[in-house]
Amino acid sequence: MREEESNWFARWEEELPSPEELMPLSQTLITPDLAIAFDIRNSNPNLQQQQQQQQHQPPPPPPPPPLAPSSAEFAAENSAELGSGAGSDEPARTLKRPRLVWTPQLHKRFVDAVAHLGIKNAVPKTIMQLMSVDGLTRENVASHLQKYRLYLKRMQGLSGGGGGGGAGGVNGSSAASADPATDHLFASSPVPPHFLHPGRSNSDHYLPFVPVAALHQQHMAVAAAAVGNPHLQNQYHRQIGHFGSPPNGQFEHPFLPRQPQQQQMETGRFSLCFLPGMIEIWGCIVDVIHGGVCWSNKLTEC
DNA sequence: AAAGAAATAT
DNA sequence: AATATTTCTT
Repeated sequence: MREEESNWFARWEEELPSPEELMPLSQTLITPDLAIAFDIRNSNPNLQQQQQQQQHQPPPPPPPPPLAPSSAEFAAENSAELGSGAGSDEPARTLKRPRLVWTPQLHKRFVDAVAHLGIKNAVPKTIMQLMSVDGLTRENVASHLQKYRLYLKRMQGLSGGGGGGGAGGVNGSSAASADPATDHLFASSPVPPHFLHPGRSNSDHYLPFVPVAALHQQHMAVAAAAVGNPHLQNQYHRQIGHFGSPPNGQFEHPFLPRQPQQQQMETGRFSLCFLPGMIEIWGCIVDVIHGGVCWSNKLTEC
């Protein structure tokens, strides 16, 4: 008797759905859009969705135009027609990602990453890792890379003049654009010269570069801002690490002369050392201050 | 598994 | 039009 009863209970209990099983079900009641609109957060470790959707949020925090590209960073269409589990617990499987929109900002990150990696290592996976944009998939990058290569190919044939599209604006003046449609995006970021002329330079690592002097005056502030800026943190938190202002008020220079993996850059007048992981924030800084035109061959313009 | 090119789909 | 996905090859 007693045994039978305990058995019954044990079975009954076993057959209860686990909390994990229940979650997705209950969450279908709250669509992603609703969750965003009302800022509903479940204990969901999934970041990409949150980040992508932040732009839809009503909070009108003064959007500092140059520093907070994040709102424009991810313009993604919400295909809210997911009748299936709209739960966000395991969206990797269940939820269909919104299609990625390659904003000029994002594309620039892409170009920077490719430039940093060098042609050899610039494969989808590594590019994706270096970009470190939450929610960005290898497929996203692969697809984009495929297109970008076609673009570069076209550019090679048609112009020896290198620069590609203008940094400040879309420059369709030259005959370089054989495919205006696709070129629009790609022209929004300057193409590093050695992309177009693979044979002429043996530099595997091509880093955006500005004089150290400029660094002191402006970059510090930007870096500090980046640390305090939630948007930037969103974008760059993985790389930023701890950029702080030391007690003496001066920026702590990234150039720690001891790491084995550091890279050293040199121009006629300046040299800098980069540690792994610093490249991102560096790229960010360059982006912000110089709008991406500050490639090494344009050093004088800095 | 990952990359890449081409074709195709949404 | 712009991305994603699929397919096939490497």
